[in-house]
Amino acid sequence: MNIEDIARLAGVSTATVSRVINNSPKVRPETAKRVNRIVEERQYIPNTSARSLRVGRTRLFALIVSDIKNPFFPELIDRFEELAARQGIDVVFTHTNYDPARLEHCLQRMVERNVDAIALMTSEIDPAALKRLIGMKMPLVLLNQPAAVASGLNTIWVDYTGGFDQAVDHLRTLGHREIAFLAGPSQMSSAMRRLDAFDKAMRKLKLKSREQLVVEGDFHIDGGRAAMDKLLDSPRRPTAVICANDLMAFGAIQSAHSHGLAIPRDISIIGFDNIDMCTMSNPTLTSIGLSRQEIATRAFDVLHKACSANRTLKESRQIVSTNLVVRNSTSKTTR
Amino acid sequence: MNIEDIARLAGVSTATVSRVINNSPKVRPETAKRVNRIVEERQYIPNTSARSLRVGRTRLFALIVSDIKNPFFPELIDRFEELAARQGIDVVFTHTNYDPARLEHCLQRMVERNVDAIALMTSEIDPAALKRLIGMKMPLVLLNQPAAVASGLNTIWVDYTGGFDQAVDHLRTLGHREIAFLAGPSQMSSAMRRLDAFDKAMRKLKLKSREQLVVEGDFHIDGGRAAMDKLLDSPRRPTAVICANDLMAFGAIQSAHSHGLAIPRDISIIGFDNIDMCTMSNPTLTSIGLSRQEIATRAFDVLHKACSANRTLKESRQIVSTNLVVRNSTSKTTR
DNA sequence: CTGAAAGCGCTTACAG
DNA sequence: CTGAAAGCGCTTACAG
Repeated sequence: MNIEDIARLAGVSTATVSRVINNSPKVRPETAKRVNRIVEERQYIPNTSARSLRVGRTRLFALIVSDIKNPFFPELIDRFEELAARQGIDVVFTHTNYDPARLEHCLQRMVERNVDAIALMTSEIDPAALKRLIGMKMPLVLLNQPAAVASGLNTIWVDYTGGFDQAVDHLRTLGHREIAFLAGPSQMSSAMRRLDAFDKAMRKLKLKSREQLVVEGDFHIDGGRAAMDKLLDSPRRPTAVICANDLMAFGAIQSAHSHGLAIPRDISIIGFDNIDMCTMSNPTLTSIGLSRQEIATRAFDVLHKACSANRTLKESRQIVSTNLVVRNSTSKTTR
Repeated sequence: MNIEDIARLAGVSTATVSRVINNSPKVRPETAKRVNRIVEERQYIPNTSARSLRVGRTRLFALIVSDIKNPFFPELIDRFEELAARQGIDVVFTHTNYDPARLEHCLQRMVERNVDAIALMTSEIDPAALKRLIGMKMPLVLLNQPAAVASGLNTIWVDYTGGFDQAVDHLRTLGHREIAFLAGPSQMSSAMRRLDAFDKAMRKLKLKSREQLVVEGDFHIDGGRAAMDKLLDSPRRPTAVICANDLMAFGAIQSAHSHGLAIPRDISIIGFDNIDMCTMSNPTLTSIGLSRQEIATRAFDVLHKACSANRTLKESRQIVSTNLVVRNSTSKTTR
C-alpha cells in the first residue's frame, strides 16, 4: 500500500495525496475529505525513508548519554523524548557507558542515520571528536563542555557555584571546618567543575580545602564506598563530606555505617544531583539539586530552533542553576 | 558528498562503490582498496534513508516502555540498546507513561518510521491495539501479555510463582499470618498477575488472603504511601505487607514510619523488582527480583531472529523466573 | 569482476 | 486547485 495505490483509489494524482497527507492548504476540502477517507480505510502509512530521502530531513534527533543506569538520566531522557514527540520528532537513543571509543562509534552511527540534530549529554568527549563534530555542521548541543564554549557551540552550562556555596555555607553554619570532598573521575569535565566549585566555595568562606581530604571516586556506589573507606581510615577524619554525586554519597553512607559511625551525629554527608532516592536512603540525603527537566527542555529547544532556523547555529549558552536541598544527613558537628 | 561523487573520484561505477561499502566479496581487492581510500579521505557516509528505501529494511528497532523513571526499565533499556548496537541496529526509544492512547500514538509513529521490529515492554496495551499490531505482520515481542500468548505472539513471560511462593513462605516461617498486599493498578496485566501469584502462594500455604488486606496502588512511591496509609488506618492491621513493586514498598516504608511503626519490628515489608535502591533504603528492602538483563536479552534475540528468519514468526514464549532476596525489612512478628 | 539502468516511495517546482 | 514528471541516494538483477 503506497501513495500510488491511494491516488488510484481516490481518483487523484500522487501529488494531491501527498498534499493532503501534509495538510497543504491548497487542496479543495472535498478532495481532501475523499483522500482522507481512503487513507483511513486502507490504513495507509507513508514511508518515512522515502520522505526523508526526498526532503533531506529525518525528523529524528539523537540523544546520547553516558549511563542510563545513573538515575540522573532517566528524567532527562523522559522529558526530552516527550518534547520531541510533541513535535513529531522521534528520538534515537544510545549510551556510551563512559567509553570515549564507544562515543565515537555512536556519533558515527547517528550521522549515518541522518539525524537532524544531536544532544550529547556526556562528559567523556575528547577534543578531536568535538572538532570532527563541528565540521559536520549539524545542530548539536552539549552538556558542560568547556571546550565547546570556546568553540562557540551550544552548551548547557550547569552553574555549580550556587549549590556548592550553599552546601559549604550550610556545613559551616553547623560548625564544620574539616570538610572532605569525594570527587568524580578526574578525566570528566563535569567532575572537575564540581571539584572546582567546591574549592571556590571553601575559599570564599575562608575554609581550608586540604589535599588529603579530596578523594577520587567513580560516580558509582561502589566507588563512593571505596573512597569513603580511604577517607575514614586516614588519621585525620573530616567531620563532613560533600560527594560529587548522590550515588557516591550512598556508597559513603554505607562505608560510614560499616565503620560504626552514625550519620549525621558522627559525620555529615551531602550528595549532588538530588535524585528521587535521596528521600529513601537511611538517613535521607541532603543533596545539591539541579533540574533535569530544565536541562532536557533547554537542550531540546536549542536543537529544535537550530533545525528550523536553517542551520544558523548561533552560539547559545544556557545556564542551569543548582540549589541545596537539606534533609537528614547533615547536622551540627560534635567535634 | 554522495555515492556518485565517490564513484567519479575513484573512477568506478556507483554499483562498485556500493559493493565495496557493503563488503561484497566479488570486488577485486585493488578496486576495493582504491574506493576505500577515497571513502576515507572524503569522509563519505552513506545515506541511510536511501538505503532503507531501496532495501526495505531500516535496521531500526523500536523499544517502547511504560515509564523510564521506574528503575525497572533503565537496565533493560541499557542492555537492549547494547545488544542492538553490536548488530549495527539502532534503537528508537519512546515511553507511554502508562497511557494507552499514547501507546497507540507511539506505535503509529514506529510503524511510520518503518522500524524492523518492536519490543513493547508495557502493560497497558489493549486488545484492539494488539489485534492491529498482529495485522502488521511486524516482528514483535511483548512483556507479560496473556492475550498475546493466546494469539501466538512472542512474549516474555515472567513466572511470578517462584518469587511469591518464596516470599510468602519466608513470612510464614517468621510467624506472619496476616499478610497484606499492595497491588498495582487493576487495569495492568502485570499487576494482576502479581496479585494472582500472591493469592496462589497464600492458598498453597493455607493462609487466608482477606480481601480487606489487598489495597490498590499506582506503582509509584506516592501511591504506595497512600495505599499503606489506608491499610494502617484500618482496624485490623496486617503484620506484613508484600508490595507489587519496590517503589510502592518505599512509599509503604514512609507511611509506616509516619505512623510511628518500626520496620521490621512492628511490620515486615517486601518489595518486588529488586532494584538497586533496595540496598539504600531504611531499612534495606527484602524484595522479589527478576533479571532485567535476561528480559532484554531474550526480547532482543527473539526480534533479531524473527527479522533474519524472513518473517517466519514462530511463537516463542520465553519464561523468566523470579527469586526472593532477603534484606532487613522482614523479621519475626511480635504479635 | 564491473557497469548501465531501473526503481524503492515520496515531495515539489512547474505548468495549467 | 490539480497533475505530470523529475529526482532524492542508494542497491541489485541483468548483461557482459
